Formats: sequence, C-alpha cells, structure tokens
Amino acid sequence: MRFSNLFGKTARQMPAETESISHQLLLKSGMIAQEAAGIYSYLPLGWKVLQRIEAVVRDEMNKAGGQEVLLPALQPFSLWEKTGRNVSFGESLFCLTDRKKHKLVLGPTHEEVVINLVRRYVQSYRDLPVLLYQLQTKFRDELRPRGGLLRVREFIMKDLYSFDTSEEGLAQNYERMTQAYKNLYASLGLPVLMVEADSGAIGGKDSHEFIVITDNGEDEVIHCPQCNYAANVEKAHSFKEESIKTPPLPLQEIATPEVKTIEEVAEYVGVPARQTLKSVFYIADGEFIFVVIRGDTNINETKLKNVLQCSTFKMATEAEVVRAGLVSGSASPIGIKKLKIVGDSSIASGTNFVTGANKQGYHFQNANCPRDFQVDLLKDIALAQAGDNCPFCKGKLLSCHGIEVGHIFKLGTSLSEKLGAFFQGEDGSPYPIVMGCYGIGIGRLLASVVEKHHDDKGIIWPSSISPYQVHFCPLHINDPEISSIANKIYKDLQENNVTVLFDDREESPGVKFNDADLLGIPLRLTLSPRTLQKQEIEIKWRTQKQASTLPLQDYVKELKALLKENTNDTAL
RNA sequence: CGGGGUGUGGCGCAGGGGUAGCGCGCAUGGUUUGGGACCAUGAGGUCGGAGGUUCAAAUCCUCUCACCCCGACCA
Repeated sequence: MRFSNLFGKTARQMPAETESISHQLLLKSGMIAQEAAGIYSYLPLGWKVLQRIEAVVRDEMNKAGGQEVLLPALQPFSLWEKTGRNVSFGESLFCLTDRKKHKLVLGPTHEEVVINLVRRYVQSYRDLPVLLYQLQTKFRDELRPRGGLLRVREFIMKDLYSFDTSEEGLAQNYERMTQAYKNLYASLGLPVLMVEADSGAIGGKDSHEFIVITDNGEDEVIHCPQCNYAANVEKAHSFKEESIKTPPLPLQEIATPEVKTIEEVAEYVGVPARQTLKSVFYIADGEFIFVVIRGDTNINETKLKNVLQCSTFKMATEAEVVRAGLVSGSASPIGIKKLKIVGDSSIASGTNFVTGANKQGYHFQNANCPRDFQVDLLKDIALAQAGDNCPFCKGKLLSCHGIEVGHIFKLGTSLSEKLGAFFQGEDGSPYPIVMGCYGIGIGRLLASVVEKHHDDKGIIWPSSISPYQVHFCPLHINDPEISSIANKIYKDLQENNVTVLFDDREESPGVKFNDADLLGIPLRLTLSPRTLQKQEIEIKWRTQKQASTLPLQDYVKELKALLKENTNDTAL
C-alpha cells in the first residue's frame, strides 16, 4: 500500500475529549472515526487490524471444531418474548417495527436465533454435539458508551454456541473453548486473567470472564495471590472480619443526636463498624425492598438483584424512602412489618448490633436477629473487597481493574426448553439440548491490545495482527535515484509476499518517522542517500531504540528470515 | 437516570454586544530534508439548533440537541 493513497490521516494533536489511551491512539492514527456516541467507523488501517484479529479468532474456533455461520442481525421480537429475555435485556434492546407492524429487534446476541435454527436440524442425539459460530454485528443500547472502542453500541462479536446431549458434553466443550480462548489471547499478546463471573442478562449457570488487567478497565476483579482464586467483583465471595458475638443483651433505645452515617454511629456509641447494621433501600419491579447488612460491608447489587430475581432494579430515592415511612439515617428492620426485608448472611453471625430506631435522632443498641427482627430472605449479598479473606485459603484478597475481553457461559437447557429445542435420546425419549455460549468482542479486543501495547509515540502492534509486516520509509524520495530504488524495493517486497506500507510521500524524515511510530507496524525499513551510499538499507523494530542495517543486494532474504523468526514472538 | 463539562473552518483552540481570529492541516510556487522544516500567496466558517431581548447577538436570556467525563452507592 502506498501511503499517499491511503485513506485516513494521522493527526498531530491528540483528539480532545478522550480519556482512554486506546481511544486516543486509534483516533490519532486514523484507524477509527466516531460517528455518534458508541458508534464508530473503521478506516482502512483499523479495519485491516480488525480483520487480522478476526483471522486469529476464526483459526482458533475452527481448530476447536466450530463451524462458521452467519445469523441475522434483524430478529423477530416474538422469539425474545418466548425466552422472556426481552424483559431481562430491557432498554438495551434496540427495537423497531416493520411496515407490516411486526416488531423486530437488532440482535444484541444470538441465542434465540441460533436455537431456533438448530432445533430444525437436530432431531437425534446422533446430530450432536455441534458447535456453531459467527462474526457478527451486535447492537446494544448501552447505558453509557465509553472509552472509544471499549464500550460501544454497535460492535462485531465472535459468538459461538455449543449444543450437547449432556452436561458432561457441555463441560468438555466449555473446557475446549477455554483453551481456544487462552490460545487466542496469547497469539494477540494479551495477558488475561480467567475469573468467575455473574451470568447477567444472558442467563445460565457457570460463567467465566477473561479479563485484561488495566487501570482504566471497567470491571473490578477480586483475586487471591495465594491460591489464584479470581472472580468478578459482581460474583466474588469473601470472608469478612468475624462478627462480634457476645451474649444477647436487652434491646435498648439510645439518643443519637446529629448522628447519621455508620462511621458516626459507631464512633458515637463506641462500637466497631462491624457491630452496626446498615439499612439500604431499593425498588425492585416496583416493590420497595428493605435491605440490611453489617455496617462495615457494602451491598453487591448484582447479587441482590439475583436474589430478588427481578428485572428492574434501582436504589430508592429519598422521597420513596419517606413515602415508605422510614427515617433516613435512623432506619432499621426492627418493627418493620409491611416491607420485604432482605438480610445479608453477616447479620445472623453476630449479636448486639447497633441499628436505627426508625425515629429521628435515636438508635437501638443490642439488636439481634431473629429475636428483634426477622428477614424474608437471608442470603450472601455482600460485596467482596480488597483486604477481605479468600473464601478458599483465607489469604488476603486483592482488587484490580480490567477489561472484559471474553465471556463464556454454561447455559444448560433453560433456553432450549423455552424455544422447544429437543432431541431424541438413545432411549427414544425427548431431551432438551444442553447449551453453552462463548463470546468475544472483536473491537474491544483491538482496543485492549492498544491499551497493553503502546508507548508515548504510539501503537506497537503484535506482528500477528499488524496491518502490514513492514513500514517502508524512503527519505529524500524526490531524489530520482532514491525514488527509483524505493519503488523497486516496494515491488520486490510485494513479489516476495511481504506486506508493506510504502511511505512514498514527500515528507520530512521527522514526519515519516513519527507516523511510523504512531501507526505501530513492528518493522521499519529506511532508505536514504546515507544508506544508499553504503549500499545498505536500515532496519528497525518498533520495540527497539537502535536500528541496524542490511546489505541492499540481499536484504529480502534476510528480511524474510527476520520476519519469520519474529512472527511467533508476540508474547511481549 | 442524576451530576459535571464542552459545542466557533477538516483537527486543536482564542474571542465574550458593533455581523469572526490563531496554530495545525489543505492548495499553488519556491527553498529544504535522519525525528513533526521554512518563505510567499491562497481557499475554507458565519460561531450545535430553535426562539427571545436589542438599532445590533458567536457574545445576554429561555428552551432544545449532540458529544465527553463521573456516578449509577449505604440515607
């Protein structure tokens, strides 16, 4: 490719109004362009990289036994009603109506469609297992798109669906896909952490995420450095500091003027925060929910939402709290009769808690569950935090942030049953197909690679996905001799199947070198009067400061040897 | 959905009642060329949108839209 013909321009200044480094570099290098919030165009270079990532992903999916298909983005709404996921996806589902007034959705994922397809072709256990996958555009009306390609509303996803006759078969495919994912991240030079995850709107049982650890990642991971337990914070379990257990004392009301927060209450009464109870209020599917948890811990809203099995969920506003007859700052479950109360397990493990008296300026001391109050549900709804103890080895848990670059689910049979996907077993009876699904956001993968592989000058592509193998920079290209040799080299490289970006522009060396660094192609070739005089060509790796030279007569052979040697060297 | 911020040539910004200016980029010509060269000439916007105030609005007021960032938080 001649640089002079390349569509898209590199910018001198970083684009304004951007925060994440991948967003900045991808815009600055002219690889992507924004159209609207969370909606991007890929320009030729960015698209080339994306396609190379797709090739790596395809390769691994094929090796794992996947067969590629292409399912429709436009899907009947009625399919979503059958699984009920029109409700769980809620507002993030893009809905539209056709001219015949039929409701359609722009697919945010493809379980419904793929099951509906598979059920027509799978009748017998002999037809299973089968693994289908696609690379397809997904549409999700995200709450807040952010970070350039990191969270968008339209994106290409690789989604694979496994169909098995049994849980054992599913487990095998789950394991196979796990390995395929690990291989693919390694090819891309991405270090990932596999963590236990909440299955969210997709539904299902077991679920794992693959996380690239970076500070500006949206997801929080709790992990144990001792035993390698790792889970998304939404899912993570932990051991908190032991509750205080003393013989129950009589409930006692005390005046606590001007005392509101847990810290203030604990200090005023003279007990540690873990001997207080915190009351928090939510509205779930329109119902007011009273949640009570130990004062030193926080509520994991994902766990709470799962416990409540609701589809809409939010914190109650001050007005709603007042309307429920509660006193902010002094609320407690004691004496609450008409509201649904959810308690965290932590409240049953201790005694003599301090909690509100449901009266402005007063608290209770020595509250005990179930003596003084009862809860409708007692579950683990606590947020695991750094510093808590590991649930397996009691080591101190750590927390870090990361980008979710893959998510796999053991779906089981619930969607199959809802959509009528059954097979006939050896015994002649019908069984629901056992399903798994496995997703990777390709654009997010691209952004993650940039987040991990860049320096202050620009992107550093791993050779496995670089848009070109070589960036060729002839200097003084208006010199006829340089120009003719440069063109010959360009031709030579192409004839030798080396992909090359040929900077044939009449730009100064600084411009060319800076653009080369920004674009991040791993190998740079430079031809100039200086190198020509010695009958040499300069060669420099993007990752290295120093350049070296190759003899002009024989450079192609040596270059190809170097490329071959380094092609697998993606674990940077 | 709440909070904060920003909208002025392709990009980055300044201007803050008297109908727009800088840098980069772009075009033409010339001189340059190993880490974002220089000179000259030139093209390109009517200031996110709508309404209002005013003799006069990019500038003041009202509404609205878009984009960015934070939070979806313990009462």
